[in-house]
Amino acid sequence: MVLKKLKSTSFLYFSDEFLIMEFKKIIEEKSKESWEIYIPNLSIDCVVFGYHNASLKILTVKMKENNLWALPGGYVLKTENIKEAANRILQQRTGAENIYLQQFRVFSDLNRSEGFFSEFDDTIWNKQRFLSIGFYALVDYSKVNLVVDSFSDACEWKDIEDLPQLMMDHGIIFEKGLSTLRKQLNYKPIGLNLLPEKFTMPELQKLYEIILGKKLNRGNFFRKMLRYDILVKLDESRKGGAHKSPDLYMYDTEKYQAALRNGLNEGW
Amino acid sequence: MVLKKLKSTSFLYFSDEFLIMEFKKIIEEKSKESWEIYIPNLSIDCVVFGYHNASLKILTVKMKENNLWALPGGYVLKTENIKEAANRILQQRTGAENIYLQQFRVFSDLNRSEGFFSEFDDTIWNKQRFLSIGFYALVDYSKVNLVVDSFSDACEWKDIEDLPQLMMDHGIIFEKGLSTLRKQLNYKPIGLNLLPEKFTMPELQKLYEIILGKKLNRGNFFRKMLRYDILVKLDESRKGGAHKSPDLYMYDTEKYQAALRNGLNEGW
DNA sequence: TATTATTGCTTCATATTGAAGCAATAAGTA
DNA sequence: TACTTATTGCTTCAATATGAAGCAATAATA
Repeated sequence: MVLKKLKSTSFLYFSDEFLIMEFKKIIEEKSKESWEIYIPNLSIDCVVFGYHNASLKILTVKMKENNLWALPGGYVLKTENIKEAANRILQQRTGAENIYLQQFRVFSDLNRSEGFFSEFDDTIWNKQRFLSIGFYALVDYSKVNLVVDSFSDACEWKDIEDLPQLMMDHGIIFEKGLSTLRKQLNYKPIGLNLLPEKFTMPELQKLYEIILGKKLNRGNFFRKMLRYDILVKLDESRKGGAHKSPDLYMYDTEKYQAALRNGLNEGW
Repeated sequence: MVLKKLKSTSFLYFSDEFLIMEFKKIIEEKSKESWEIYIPNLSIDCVVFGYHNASLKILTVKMKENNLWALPGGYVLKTENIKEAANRILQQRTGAENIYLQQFRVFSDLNRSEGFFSEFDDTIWNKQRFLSIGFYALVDYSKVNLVVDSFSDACEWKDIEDLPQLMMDHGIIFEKGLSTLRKQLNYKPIGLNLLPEKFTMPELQKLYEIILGKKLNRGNFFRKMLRYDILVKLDESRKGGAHKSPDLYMYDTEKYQAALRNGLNEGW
């Protein structure tokens, strides 16, 4: 309800000066409301991974206040837990349902924020110290419809190999999110939320290679992947490309979920 | 400073009724102060592991308010980051320096707290909703001097095989801390903070077995551990026990730290 | 129909793991 | 003092997993 009101306000068109006044008023009003509905001093930032054109992307948002790129984020309502909060934030942003979410770390350095909103009163919500809970999310790129809200000018997928400078410590949050994802590749399956329902072995391998940032041996990948016993080979193959048509697979959802719970490699 | 004042107050001896009055006053005063110095709605709970007599223990605290056992915890000062907070909390509790600390998860369910402090006003600090950051800590059991503070009656090591009922969701926090530690055993070395400086191979194996909750093959453990190349074999052995004296080892601190950073098993 | 790059899957050498066992040893015991 | 015993250090052998390479099948294109 509240978001809608603000969203519509932000679409008004006036002279620059008036726009600035308007923006200030929005911030101040929004601030008052934030103090009422959110847990103070706590934010959520999300590293949202999507896979498209054989490259890994993350969602970024361009902030109005400072014209910098940021990770999509928000706050925790007084009436929800943090996973619900992350879900709500991302659903508003992407429209996607069924987002795979994993919290990975709290970022709490005293100098995380960078003195934005200096023209505002110290009591304004946005000027508070925020400790941020980092989530990473895996979403189906094709099912996402990006939404721009009242704080942001733009919302775009960026290739992780070609990221713009991110504001505050969002670069660090991204790095930590990616490295967590990488580690989890060693004992959890991945792909159910990143790939389309049907996919080929080379496509799956490419996903692994991009996350890990290195080439893998084809035959060995194939063998290991099959041994995990979470794939179902379909009676179709992907036609249309040059050369031999690769077989299509999908995940055995039961076994995939079981592998998620129990882990793939014992270790000890 | 503040803590000292409270600590001394809590040692006064009066009639029961007077004591209750006194306790209420302490809580109210402490509440006012907490609102001033701490980040609201945010707490820290620590699963502090110590190793003694071939068994793994965690630190528990008995709360005055409800007579229940709890994990040691506290709040985050407005002037510190969460690791500093966890360090401060544990240093006050244990006197230990150089504590290995690892945050592992935020616990944020709406019904985490259990309606304690019902006789107090709703504005009291302790009645707020708290999201808690879980840390696990590895400490040298022999170097710890437990401290009882104004909120607690007792502070004791408890064997993880024989834990009392823990208040709120502290049982879940413990479980998650232990399972995180277990997972980390697969790609990180452990022991530098749990074992004495010099230790034997059977002692190290016992530590692994207790954390993992299962027996390991002796010869294979020996072989794998040596291949990690983080141990230094000393020219001494542990005399005094019956049977063959086991060789003493210590960690090569350089290599141990490097292994902590880089991980022990590649995976992919 | 031949060419070509890609794919499915196997093979062989090498490394790692699981299970077992043997010799050395240090107390306790005869 | 020699024997007994359980533990320890470390090796061996079989089973399994991994790394590297390669061969046959295939599908578009020439």
